[in-house]
Amino acid sequence: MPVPSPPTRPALRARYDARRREVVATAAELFAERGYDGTSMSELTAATGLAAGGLYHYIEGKDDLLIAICDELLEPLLERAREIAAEDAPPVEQLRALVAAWVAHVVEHRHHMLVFTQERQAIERERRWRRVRSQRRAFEAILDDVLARGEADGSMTFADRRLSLLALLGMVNYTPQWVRPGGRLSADEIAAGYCAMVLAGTDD
Amino acid sequence: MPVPSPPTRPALRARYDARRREVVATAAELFAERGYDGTSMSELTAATGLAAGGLYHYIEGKDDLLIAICDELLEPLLERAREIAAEDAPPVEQLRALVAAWVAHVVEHRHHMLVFTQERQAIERERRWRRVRSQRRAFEAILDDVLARGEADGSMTFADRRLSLLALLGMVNYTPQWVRPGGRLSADEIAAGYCAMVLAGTDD
DNA sequence: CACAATACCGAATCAGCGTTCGGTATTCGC
DNA sequence: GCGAATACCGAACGCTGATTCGGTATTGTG
Repeated sequence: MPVPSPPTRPALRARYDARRREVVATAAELFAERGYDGTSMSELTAATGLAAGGLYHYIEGKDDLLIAICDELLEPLLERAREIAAEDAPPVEQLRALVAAWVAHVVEHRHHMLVFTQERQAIERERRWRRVRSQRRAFEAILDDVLARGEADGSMTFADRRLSLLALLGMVNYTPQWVRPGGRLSADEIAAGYCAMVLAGTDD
Repeated sequence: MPVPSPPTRPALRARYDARRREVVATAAELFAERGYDGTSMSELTAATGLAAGGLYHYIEGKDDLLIAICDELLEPLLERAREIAAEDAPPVEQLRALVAAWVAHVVEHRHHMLVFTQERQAIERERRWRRVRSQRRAFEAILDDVLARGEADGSMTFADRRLSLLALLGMVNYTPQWVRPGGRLSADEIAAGYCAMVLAGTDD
C-alpha cells in the first residue's frame, strides 16, 4: 500500500500506481549503481523527471523507497517459493524448481537485489524492517526444509547440510554482482550449475 | 603509508602506527555494523576515545579509512595467494590451500570484508579505488588460473569453469554474513566444504 | 461548466555531518 | 631541562541534502 494518500478516483488511481512503480524502479537502478546514501533526492528527481516536491506525492520519504524495493523483491519470490514447496514433487525436483525460480527472479531484479545486499546491515538492525527480515527468513526456511526432506529420504547427501544451504545462499546472492542481461549463460543454466554443486554428494 | 605527517621520531612512530591501526580496526567494526554512511565521525570518536579533531592526526578524511580497511584486507591476502600459487603443488592442492587461506582470512577480518562488500559500488565506480580494484582482480585471476590448470591437466572437471569460479566467490564472500567467532564450524571445515562443492565433478 | 481532487513545482528550511583551526598539554632528543 | 615536535582538544564553520509548504496547473466528475 502506497503511502501519502493515494487518489480515490479510479481513473487516477491507475496512473498513480504506475507512476509510483516507475519511481521505485528508477530508485532501484540508481541505488544499485551509486548506493542508497550515495544517491541524492535531486538525482532521483532528475532521473524521474519530477521536481523535488513532486516525488513526495508518491513516497513518504527516502527510506520508504528502500522498503518498497525490498517488498517488490521478496514478496513475489516468497509466494512462488511457497507454491513450489506445496507441490508434492520429490525434494530434488523441488530444489531445482526453487533455485531456477530464485535465480531467474534475482537476475530479473538484480538492481533490487544489489540494493538489498548493500543495505543489509540496516535491514538487520532497525525496527521498521521487521517484515523484510521475516520474509527473508521464511524463504531461507523453505530452502532448508527442502534440503532436510531430501536428506531424510536419502535422495540428497550433504557433508554438512547447513553449510550447503549457506553456500547456496552465497552463490545466488552474489549472482547480481556479475550477471549481465543477455550474458553468456541463461538464468536456467546458472541455476542448474548451482544445483549440481550443492547436490554434489548425490549420484545423478 | 599513513597520511598526515607521521612522526619522524622513532619512539613516537611506533605509538602512532599502533594507534592508527586501532582507529582503523574500530572503524571497520562500526562500518560493518552501521554502514559507512550510517556511521558519523562523532560515533567514531566516541568509540576510539579521541575527540573530533584528534582523529585527523591519524587519517586524512573519512574515506581514507575505507581505503585503509580495504588495504588491510586485500594486501596480505593477495600476497599469501601469490605464495601458494608459486609453489609447484598440483592444482587441486593449490586450490585447497588457497581456499583455506582465503576463508580463514575472511573470517578473521569479517568486519573488513563486510565493509568491502557493502561499499562495492563505490569501489567499482570511483577513481581513487583503482588499486583496490586491481588487487581484487589480481586475486580472482590467481583463482581462475588454478582452476584452468586443474581443468587442463584433467585433475578437475567443470560443467562451466567460469560459473564454478563465480560460485566460489559467492560462497566465500557471503561467509562473513553468517560466520560467528567460535561457531560450530572452523574456517578449515568451511573451506573444505566449499572445495568439495566446487570440485564436485572430480572423483575424490 | 464548475469545483474538487489531484499532480506537480521549486524556493526556503533545517538538521546533521565532515572538517578546520587556534590553542594547550605532553613527549622525545639533545 | 629546553625547545621543538607531537598528541589531542572541542567549539565553530560551511555545506550538502532531505523535507516542507504555499502556490499553480491539470484532471476527472456531477
